[in-house]
Amino acid sequence: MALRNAIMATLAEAESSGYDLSKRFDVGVANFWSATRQQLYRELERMEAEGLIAARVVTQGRRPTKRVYSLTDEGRMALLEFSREEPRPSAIRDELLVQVEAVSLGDAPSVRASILARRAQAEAKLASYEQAHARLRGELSEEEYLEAGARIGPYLTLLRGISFERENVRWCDLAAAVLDRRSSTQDRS
Amino acid sequence: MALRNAIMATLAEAESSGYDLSKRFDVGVANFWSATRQQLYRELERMEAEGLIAARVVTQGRRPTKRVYSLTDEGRMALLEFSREEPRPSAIRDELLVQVEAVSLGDAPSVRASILARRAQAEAKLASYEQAHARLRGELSEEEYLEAGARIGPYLTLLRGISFERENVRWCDLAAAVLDRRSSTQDRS
DNA sequence: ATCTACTATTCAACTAGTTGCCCATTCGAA
DNA sequence: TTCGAATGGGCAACTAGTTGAATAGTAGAT
Repeated sequence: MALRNAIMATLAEAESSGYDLSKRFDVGVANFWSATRQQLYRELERMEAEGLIAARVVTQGRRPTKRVYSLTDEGRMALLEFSREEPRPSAIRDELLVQVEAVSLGDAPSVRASILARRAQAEAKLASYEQAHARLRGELSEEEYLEAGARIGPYLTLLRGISFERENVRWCDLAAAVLDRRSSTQDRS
Repeated sequence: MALRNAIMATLAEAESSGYDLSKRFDVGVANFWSATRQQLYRELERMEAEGLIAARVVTQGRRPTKRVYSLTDEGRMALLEFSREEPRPSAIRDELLVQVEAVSLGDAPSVRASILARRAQAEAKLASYEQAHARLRGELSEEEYLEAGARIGPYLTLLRGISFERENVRWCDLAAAVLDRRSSTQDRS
């Protein structure tokens, strides 16, 4: 009952097919929700049955036919209600941090490699967020956009995503350097 | 099969009862994993059956008897293997950010209140992480600890938790201020 | 004197999320 | 010209996570 709100928030921005959504959600929508394709298709079916969204079948020339969903008035009402509820505390699940937590019992070089891989992912996300940020902002200055820009919601969540990934990159650099230094100073006690 | 790694990483630090773990995991272990009590008790049972952890029954005078778990050698081996696997991309689920994303269709004052509530939670976590940080570090300087401190894993994950919550506080301030300014400049068009 | 909160664990029923596979077509690269 | 990747969707079976309550004693506060 929570994924649907994330879907509605995304559909509020632009109508999308299940496939469109799956691309946005499997990467994580600006770092605030993720979902697999299957989950999305299932949820979209249910939501349509409940009248929260409506499908428009688009027959394309060469590409497969798709079902493009948009919010119904009922969906908009549900989203409004959701905005009044108390959000539950955010949940993070990060296996990399689990590996780092236990690095002294683990394989440090392998953990270090995972950190560097994460760093690369974080940089890629950062770049794509920054592009999206620039596109959204357009001609306006940051100040101006915050005061009067049209899509303030996505703009704010993008800013959060950007600072998150920036911190990720910084932390990965630090952690990798620390493990590095330590493995070279290894106990010759 | 992922929660168990988080549990083992925690038990590697200190043996704990299910109840101890539940307190650490329901708040989120330094922002990298969370789990409910039920999940933990169930998983601990399975892990004990599989020989990854061993229970020691502690009969307390007045408090209820508890089962204190610690890693077995098998558990330590499993943790080592896990450290060699590729961690899956981190997953975030944050209802507050969903509310913010859709704020233009939602109840802005209510969303703003949720942001301020989150800010308070983030500050509380930040304070507790910083205390833990100071305790861990002890007499050593940051530099010294990073080079030679004993519990480098928890130290690094704590640093990530601290920067995460700091950024949370900053972002909440910005977001609340923006919604504020906008609601007072409300369309009198 | 009662009420709330904490310690400690467990059961049962439910919902959410994951994995792995299937279909069909189209496009670009090797 | 074959192969992989992308576009679009879907089923079935599984594992993980959530909700709500029961039990039972202790401690501190009003």
